[in-house]
Amino acid sequence: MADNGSSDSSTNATVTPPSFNPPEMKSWADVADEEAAAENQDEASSADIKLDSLVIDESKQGALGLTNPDDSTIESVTSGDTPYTSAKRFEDLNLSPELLKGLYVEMKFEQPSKIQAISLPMILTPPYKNLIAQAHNGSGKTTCFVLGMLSRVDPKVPEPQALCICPTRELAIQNMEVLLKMGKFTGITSELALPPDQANYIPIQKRPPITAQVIIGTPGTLSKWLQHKKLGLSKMKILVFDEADHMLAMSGFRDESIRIMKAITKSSSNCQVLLFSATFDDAVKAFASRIVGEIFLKEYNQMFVKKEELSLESVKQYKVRCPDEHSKIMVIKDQILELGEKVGQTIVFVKSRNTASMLHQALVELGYEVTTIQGALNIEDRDKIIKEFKEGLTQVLISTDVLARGFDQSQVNLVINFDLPVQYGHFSEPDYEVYLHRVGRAGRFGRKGAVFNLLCLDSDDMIMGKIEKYFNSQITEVGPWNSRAEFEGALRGAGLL
DNA sequence: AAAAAAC
Repeated sequence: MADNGSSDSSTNATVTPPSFNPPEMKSWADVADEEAAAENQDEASSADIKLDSLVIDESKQGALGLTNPDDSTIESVTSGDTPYTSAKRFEDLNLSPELLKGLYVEMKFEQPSKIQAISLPMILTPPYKNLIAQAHNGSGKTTCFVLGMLSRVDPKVPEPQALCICPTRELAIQNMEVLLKMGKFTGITSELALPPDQANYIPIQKRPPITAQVIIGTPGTLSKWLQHKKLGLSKMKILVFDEADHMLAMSGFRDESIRIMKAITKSSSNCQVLLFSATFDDAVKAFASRIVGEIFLKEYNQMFVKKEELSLESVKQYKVRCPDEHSKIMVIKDQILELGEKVGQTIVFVKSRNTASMLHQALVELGYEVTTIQGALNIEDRDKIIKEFKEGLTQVLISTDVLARGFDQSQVNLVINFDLPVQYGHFSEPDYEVYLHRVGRAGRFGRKGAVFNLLCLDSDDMIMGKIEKYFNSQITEVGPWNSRAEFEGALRGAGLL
């Protein structure tokens, strides 16, 4: 990728946003369609973007004023002439004393992680360029953008100045918890933009305009607030997309995200945008770069990780061949539930809400205590189940992909793929991004962990094979499926027993 | 043979 010999890649790492005049008088749907069409065009003739040729390797970072010898897997590209120096200590970042206190006292951080060291100077140095940032699961991305939001907000201005958009309710709440903790001494105000539970319901018309300085929420509620003119955007200084690849993917939240982006650029001319995720497939990467360049008409910096280097080394991946669907349930019962308690908490991922209910019921009938979360539950139940799991009151959580991304619980050491993640409409194709995100629920911040992929059909074997090849990751077979000793060995091999 | 997210 970095060593493709492209003539200008080593000396000139400038990214020039393609010029673009946004169509003004069209509906959002029209605009989104045009963008989709334009993207297809890009794929046909990608000569004008050439992202890959612009990605430089570590040995060349020094020339850009960016050095981090420890970091062998994050490649960064800076645009323009702004020099950035990797931050070895939080003191290097010109943060307020209140914010530093939050980092050290509340968060108990000692020094920036790799992605923080590289990305924070890019985020916090004027002229506050936009940033597309990829980094490993559990490597501290949340700290980057929460710190970014807290340090860019002016505590004296009682208006919304920072906005963070997330794909799920759970992720928004989790990010808010980090913000409250880190910003404890700053006096900065914040509010969640989420559908309220019954107890807190107030009709939108009766709500006063939002004055909180940092807003974190999901696209639906944010759109609703904007529609009812309850959320002013004129003072917005920083816009963050968490799980940005999903927020900009065609099958994700693309239209909503673009609508909000455009609303912000319309009323706030100089808003910085940050896109964070552990995954950016090539199509989304190109689209994200184009969108940031076109909508925000500003230079942007980027940092990416090669997909072969994205797997977490501390998390051991296994596969288990099961003779039929029922034996998959027996593996959960006889191996995972029996052994899992010794190694921490477990998340069992399933493909659908129906499978979640089926598995839940089967295990409860066998006398086990498990909880289940999926999007069809009511808000009160969702919040309660997450709260119990985060407090360690429950050991095993069955989940759809609602928790695949971002969910941060350090005690989760075991992830089970009861069903492998596949692409909707292409059921023989793995969803590589979802796979990687699920794996990333274990092994937070370098902790040890294990993943068991339960295979049953021939197609499962094929999908597993593709995943191994794509990430160049070693997935060891554990078997036979009903051998306790084999599972114990696997957990020992992962460093968990 | 899907999940997420607004009424």
